[in-house]
Amino acid sequence: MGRRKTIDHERILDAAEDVTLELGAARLTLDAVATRAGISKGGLVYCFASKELLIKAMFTREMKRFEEELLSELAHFEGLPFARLHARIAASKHETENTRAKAASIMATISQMPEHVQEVRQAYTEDMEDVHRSAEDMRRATLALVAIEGAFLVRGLGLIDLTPEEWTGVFDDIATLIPKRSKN
Amino acid sequence: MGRRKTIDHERILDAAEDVTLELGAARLTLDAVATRAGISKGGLVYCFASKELLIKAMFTREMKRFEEELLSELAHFEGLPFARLHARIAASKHETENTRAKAASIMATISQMPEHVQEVRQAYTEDMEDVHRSAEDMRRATLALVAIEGAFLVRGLGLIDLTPEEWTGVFDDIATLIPKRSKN
DNA sequence: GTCTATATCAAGATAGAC
DNA sequence: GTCTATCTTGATATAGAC
Repeated sequence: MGRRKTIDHERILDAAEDVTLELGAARLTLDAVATRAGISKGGLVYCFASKELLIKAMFTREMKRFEEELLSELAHFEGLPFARLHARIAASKHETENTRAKAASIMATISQMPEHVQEVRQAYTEDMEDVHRSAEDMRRATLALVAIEGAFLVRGLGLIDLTPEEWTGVFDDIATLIPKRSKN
Repeated sequence: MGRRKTIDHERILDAAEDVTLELGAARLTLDAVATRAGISKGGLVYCFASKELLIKAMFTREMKRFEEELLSELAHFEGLPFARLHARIAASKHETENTRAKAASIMATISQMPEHVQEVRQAYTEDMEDVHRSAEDMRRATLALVAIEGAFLVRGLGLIDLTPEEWTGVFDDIATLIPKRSKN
C-alpha cells in the first residue's frame, strides 16, 4: 500500500488548480490536492511547507506563464500601437487550460490571501504605461484593458454563459476598441 | 459583558459583507461575523442555522437589491433600445456601498458554494433576452454586457487601479458601445 | 524523499442557562 | 430570543518510520 512515487511540483500545482476550479476555493484543502495529485499529504507538505506557500506558488506560476505567453504574442504585433493590449487579447481569447488555470489561481489568492491581490495589479502596470503614453487615446485603451480582463474573469468564473464562438467574438470586438494610432 | 441585544438580520448580513471585503472570503467565519455584528455566535446561529444559509441570504439580498435598483433605473430609459443595459450601467457606474456589497456576496458564493453560481447567471437572463432580440446588434450588445459585468468585477476585486473618475469614464464609454436602435 | 500516524487547532454546530 | 459553554469535526501541520 502507498507505493513510493517521485513527486512532481508541477503536478501538484496542476492538482491545486483543478480542485479550485471544480470544488471552489474554499474546498481547496491539502487533502484534496494530495489525493488529486496521487500523493500523500505528507509528501505534499514536504514540497510546499504551508498551504499559503502552495497558493503563492500556484499564483506565481500562472502569472509567470501568462506573462511569457503575452511576450511571445507580442512578437506578432511589433510596431503596432498598444501592442501589449493586442497581445493580451490574443493570449486571453480562447478558453484554454491556461486561462482556466489563471482564473483558478486568482480566485484562490483573492479568497484566501487578499493582501496579495496587489501582485495581480502589478501585472497590468506595463499595459497601463502603454495606455498612458497616449493621453489622447487613453480612454479607449483603458476601456479595452478593463474589457479584456473583465471578460476573462466573467468567463472564467462562469458568470455569463456564451458559446466559445461568442466569446471569441467578444474578444475580437474588444480588439476593435483599441485605437489605431497612438499619439506622441 | 454579554448584554442582551435585539438581533437585526440586516445588520448580520452587513457584517458578513464587511468581513468578506476586508479579510477575504476564506476568513468569513461565524466568529468574525458575530463579533463584527456585535452579537454572540449563538445568536447568529439562531438567525441563520448554518454558514451556508448565511451566505445564501447575503447573496440573495444583494441580487434582489441590485435587481430593484436596476428596475428603478429602467424608468429613466423608457423606450430606448437595450434599456436594461443602460439601466445596468447606471446601477453599476459608481462604486458605492451597494456595488462593493454585491462583489463581496458574489465572491463568497463563488469560493464557498460554486454550485450556486448559476443563480448569478440567471440574473443576466433578461439582459441576454434583451440582447438577442436583435440579431444585427447582438454582438455589440453582448460586448457591452460582458464589459459592464467585467468592469464591475475587476473594480470590485481591486484588480485594476483606476481613480473613481476613470471608472466613471469606463462605464460611460461602455454605454457608447450599445447600439442606438434595435432591429425588429 | 515519501510515506503513515498523530498532535493541534480553528471553526461549525449544539445544549442549555438566562 | 440571546447568551455562554461545550461538543465534534475537519484541516493544517508535525514526528517519525521506511
